[in-house]
Amino acid sequence: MARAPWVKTSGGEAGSRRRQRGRIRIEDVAELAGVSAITVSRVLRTPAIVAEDTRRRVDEAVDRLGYVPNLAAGTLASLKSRLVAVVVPTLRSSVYADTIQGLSDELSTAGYHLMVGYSGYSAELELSVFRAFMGRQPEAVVLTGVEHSPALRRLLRKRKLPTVEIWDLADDPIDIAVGFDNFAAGACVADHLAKAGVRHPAVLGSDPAREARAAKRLAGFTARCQARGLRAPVVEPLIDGMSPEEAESGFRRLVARAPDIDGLFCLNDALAIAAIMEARRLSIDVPGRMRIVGFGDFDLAAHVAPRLTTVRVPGHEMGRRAARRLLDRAEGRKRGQRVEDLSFELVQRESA
Amino acid sequence: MARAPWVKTSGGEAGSRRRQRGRIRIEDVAELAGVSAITVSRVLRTPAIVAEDTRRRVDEAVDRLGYVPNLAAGTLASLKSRLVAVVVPTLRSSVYADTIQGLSDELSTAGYHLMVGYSGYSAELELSVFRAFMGRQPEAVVLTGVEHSPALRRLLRKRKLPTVEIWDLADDPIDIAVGFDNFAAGACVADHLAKAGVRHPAVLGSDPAREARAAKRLAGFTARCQARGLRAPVVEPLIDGMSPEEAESGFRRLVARAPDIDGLFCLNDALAIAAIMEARRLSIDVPGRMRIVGFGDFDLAAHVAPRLTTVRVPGHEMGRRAARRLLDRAEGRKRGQRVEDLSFELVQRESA
DNA sequence: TTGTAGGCGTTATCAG
DNA sequence: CTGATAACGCCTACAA
Repeated sequence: MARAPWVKTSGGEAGSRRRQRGRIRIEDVAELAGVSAITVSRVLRTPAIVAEDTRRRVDEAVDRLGYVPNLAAGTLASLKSRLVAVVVPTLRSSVYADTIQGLSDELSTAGYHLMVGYSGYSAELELSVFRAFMGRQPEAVVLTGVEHSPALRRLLRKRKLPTVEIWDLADDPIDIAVGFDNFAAGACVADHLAKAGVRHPAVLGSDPAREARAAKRLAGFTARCQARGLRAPVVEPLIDGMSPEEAESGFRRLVARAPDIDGLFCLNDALAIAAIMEARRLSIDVPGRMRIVGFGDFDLAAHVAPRLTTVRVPGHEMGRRAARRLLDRAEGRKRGQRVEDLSFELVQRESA
Repeated sequence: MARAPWVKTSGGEAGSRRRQRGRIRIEDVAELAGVSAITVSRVLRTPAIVAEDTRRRVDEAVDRLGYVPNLAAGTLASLKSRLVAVVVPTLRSSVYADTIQGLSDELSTAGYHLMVGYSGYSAELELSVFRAFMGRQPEAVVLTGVEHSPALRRLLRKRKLPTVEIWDLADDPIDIAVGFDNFAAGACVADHLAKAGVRHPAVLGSDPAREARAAKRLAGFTARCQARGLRAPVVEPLIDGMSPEEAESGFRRLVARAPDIDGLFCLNDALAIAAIMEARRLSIDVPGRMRIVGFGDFDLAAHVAPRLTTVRVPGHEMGRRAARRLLDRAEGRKRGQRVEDLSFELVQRESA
């Protein structure tokens, strides 16, 4: 057997020096089952078109060898990666985690995997994360929000990559948008507070320049307050829009600035809970002296004392819908409506 | 040019019918730069070994064409995927999100990407998620906890995949473990409560059968209570160990069962916060009549009223350390200690 | 420092 | 329904 070591061998022998020792290839399965490689491939991907008997033999060989298809090879050959790239602002917020689980639930049953990255609320970082992902040939992209670097928009449109923007509605989506109306949500909170008799509203939340969606809620809230003739809201922006730390001190500044505030809209529930707690420390009665509304309906919202009135958003559902739209597209169906507007809901509890 | 359409062409021409229209290959860059493909590859991966001038020409060509290397091809050729598979119990808990960000922070600078999946606290699901990931040829694996399906352990050891188990310490890790001592953490809480004068302790938390790490905290707590001569803890297990909903009703059951409870250990902060809130509703003074300690030091813990005494765990740090160990290994360094014990810390605030 | 040859494991294509 | 053949795009090994 004086054969050069790199000569292609058909299975169990020493094999080429590049092949990974012990890796089982489709070829090995084929040999054991007494069929060709392509038949094994068919059994794995489209069993319906393979004869019953052949299929059984192949399945058995697969089991016996513990064969796992090499998807890198598959991707290369088929130009299909079965990979979806997702970029969210942060993983630390449970709201995006829900959306990711929604995406994953729906996509994994269809055999797709998720690559998840985070942008830290920066369009630049988003672009660079995305660039890094591109090399893996994702078949679709999910982005958060509708504000992106122009370079990214161009890239996506040029490549015609199916793209879903979630958590917001776009006038002119890159491709598809699945979200809800943040402006309307803000307005809805203003309505609720106004009806409850609030005259001097305030807002505690993220820096509008950093978080576009929170800024829209703020804008909707402010506009509606004005329309209803309330005093213009006192706004206390925070650097980190999710930090209870900042919410606590921000709340104190707010009361110092305008002691007559009788209604507070917190741009998310983490802030709202922190505010309720600080109100208690300052002996400000909620909702007696001040009504407080949050946003997001986090798990704890229903359980703090007083229970938090807040806006419930379809986090998980957005993920599922986005996934569905992508799968429809992958299966060649047409795009349908470009913007899908899911609904939010004001959940009235005790705090307002 | 009566050339068959599938003849390999060198770039701009019609090309084979399988090639994706408009995709730019390394070959195209090479042609534009007037070098060979392998030189382009070197410029991208090991610029140091390429002549200054050549490098510049190649970089320019890359920019001009907007070339993005196809990592599926790279993976296939090099047998290196630059992919790390991570499985956590759930994405909904911020504690694992921290760890994932820690992993990602460290690995992404080294050019690795993360595939993240979740097991829902089930060893079976963990295995199936992992199986799905295997096809992408991950170079390393990160698992949560030390309880895994035997099939998974076998698989990992056989393939010699670098594996880190996080969030717990193992007697016999599959490969490497980076975590902290959950048993000791529970004991530490018992010490704290005992020193504060607690005599009738209780525990609120997840079903020990479902969550091994929480079960260890419980075991440590119970053992230490006994050692210190306290009454055996009254335990109220919850089905979903992260649910404030269940915590609220569980707390009520607890007080009904044993009205003289004067110290409560909640197996995580979400439960602890819910318990504090329910205590307020029941007019049970915390810490006056009952001391409450949480676990995890969630963002809100420091801001509820009363501020929550809890155990801080190194979530982000575990991710970073795990990543470092993996990178060390990838760079051929030896494994070092098999079990790395990071420290936790009891943070005393107002609730106990 | 750069290039040539050929393989990595799979699937598209077309023929039987 | 099954198989032979040739890509897919890049990188390792070796040569120059």
